[in-house]
Amino acid sequence: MAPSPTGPLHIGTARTSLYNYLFARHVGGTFVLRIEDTDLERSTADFERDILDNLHWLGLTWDEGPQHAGDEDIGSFGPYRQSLRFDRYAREADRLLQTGAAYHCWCTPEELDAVRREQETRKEAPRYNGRCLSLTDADRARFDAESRKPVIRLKVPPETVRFDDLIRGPVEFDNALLGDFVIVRSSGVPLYHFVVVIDDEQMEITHVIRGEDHISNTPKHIALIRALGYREPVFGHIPLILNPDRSKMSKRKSQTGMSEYRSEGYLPEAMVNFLAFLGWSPGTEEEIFSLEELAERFDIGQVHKAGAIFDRDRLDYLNGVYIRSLTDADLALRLRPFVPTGVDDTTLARLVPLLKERMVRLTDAGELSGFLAETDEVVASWWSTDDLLPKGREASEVSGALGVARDALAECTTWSEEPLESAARSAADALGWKAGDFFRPIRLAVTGKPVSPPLFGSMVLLGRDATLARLDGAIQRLRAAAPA
RNA sequence: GCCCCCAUCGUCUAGAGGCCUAGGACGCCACCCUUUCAAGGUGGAGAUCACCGGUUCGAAUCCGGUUGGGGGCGCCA
Repeated sequence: MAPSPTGPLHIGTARTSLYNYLFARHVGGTFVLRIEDTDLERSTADFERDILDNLHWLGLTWDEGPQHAGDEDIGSFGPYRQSLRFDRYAREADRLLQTGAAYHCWCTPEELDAVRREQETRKEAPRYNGRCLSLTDADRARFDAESRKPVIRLKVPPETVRFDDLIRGPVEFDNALLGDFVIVRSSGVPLYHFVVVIDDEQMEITHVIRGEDHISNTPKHIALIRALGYREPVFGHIPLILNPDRSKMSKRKSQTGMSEYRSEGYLPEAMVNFLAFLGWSPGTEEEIFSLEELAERFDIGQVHKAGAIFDRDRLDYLNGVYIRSLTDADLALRLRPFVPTGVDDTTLARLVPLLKERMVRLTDAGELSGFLAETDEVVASWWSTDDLLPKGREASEVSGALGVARDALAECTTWSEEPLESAARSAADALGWKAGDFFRPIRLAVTGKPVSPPLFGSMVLLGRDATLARLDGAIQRLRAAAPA
């Protein structure tokens, strides 16, 4: 896997990494991570950190590459950051120049642009016209005198290139359409197509698994491989992850940053399971798989050819499944960053069983547990007296009922779920109210919300004093609101 | 414009010539359970397998074409 640190870890990059990981683990191979930071302008250490961190978070471990931002690499083919390998690229560029497989080109961007436009009006494939191939020594001397810096282009032989794609089968491309592409910038910094090929050879990469958007780059890479006399790896191009409109998933139309999903409370297990099934299935009706199980079952040959839309509803569903499958202790640990700091560890541990069944994302815990962390005043501000009234009930009736409830609860000698519930139910019966109607204003008064964790469990966590105080507060507000 | 790739319910997918009156899951709807919301259970709607033509006794599955969609055509990766 060769991510470029020109942005945070993208969902698509994560899925490609996952497939590389699963393939390597499945066949007992070596998973290599290389940082493609030849674009010095746009690559940053922060992006690299984000990529490595989130890959680790997903549980994808690699055998070779930089382990953490700033760390030393592991593996014997390093360095694994391209910015540290420029001397190797320069050597290979010289070699190509020497053999005549590559040449200098002094054309300016303006000149190239003009050629491109001309080709377009003639309905031809836009490609370099090879002008600098036929330069005289005098021309070269003139450019040197002007101290113009040339780029290096590969002389692409006009031949049909074939390769057998792991996923798509035989793919054919006419390299005559390619033109002589640039492999080293005028600044001397080599370009992506050139460096991947060199690194892949030197790092003894046997399988290149990448997004479908690279499929038309592959002929360029093969041309380079041949010019350099390298061994050709096996290529596999996996389908793209799509926006809802079926275009390539992009920041503009979708949420693409892995860290955003992470901070929204998605579990790495759910994300991995979800991503794995975007373009692959084990061919059975099972759908819940751990990373290990996926590695065991994964078959690169069964990967789909068509792209798949990123479906948030399905991710949510899977996340809920994984949350419910966690032990209470584990869930409490993972919930820590998502609940208000006012909720201490003991309370959190007792809260977990109440929350577990009703969470889609870890962030839901914040909403569901807010009533424990906020003051009585704040919680009271979440509702209005109208919210308290079940259909067809007057404020005076409800304040009376709340009073009955308050007294019944206050009489409980032990403040735990069962006695509280039976006290409340008997009170409802005595008044002739349906339990549901009776509980609604109590729930609002105690938790501040019409939707909350189970009512009596919530009361236990809140404690006797606060519960009764909130009930008293609600009764007073209702009395004030009710016409005398 | 040129090149490449793709095509099964709204979505993710099962499907490798007869097991398909096309299966599962998400989402949606209804009902059950129920102190709210979820979760869970049951059931339902939802796909003329993009279209046309071939091959075959038989095609979602093989072949050809059409249409539609996507990707790539940088001194980005």
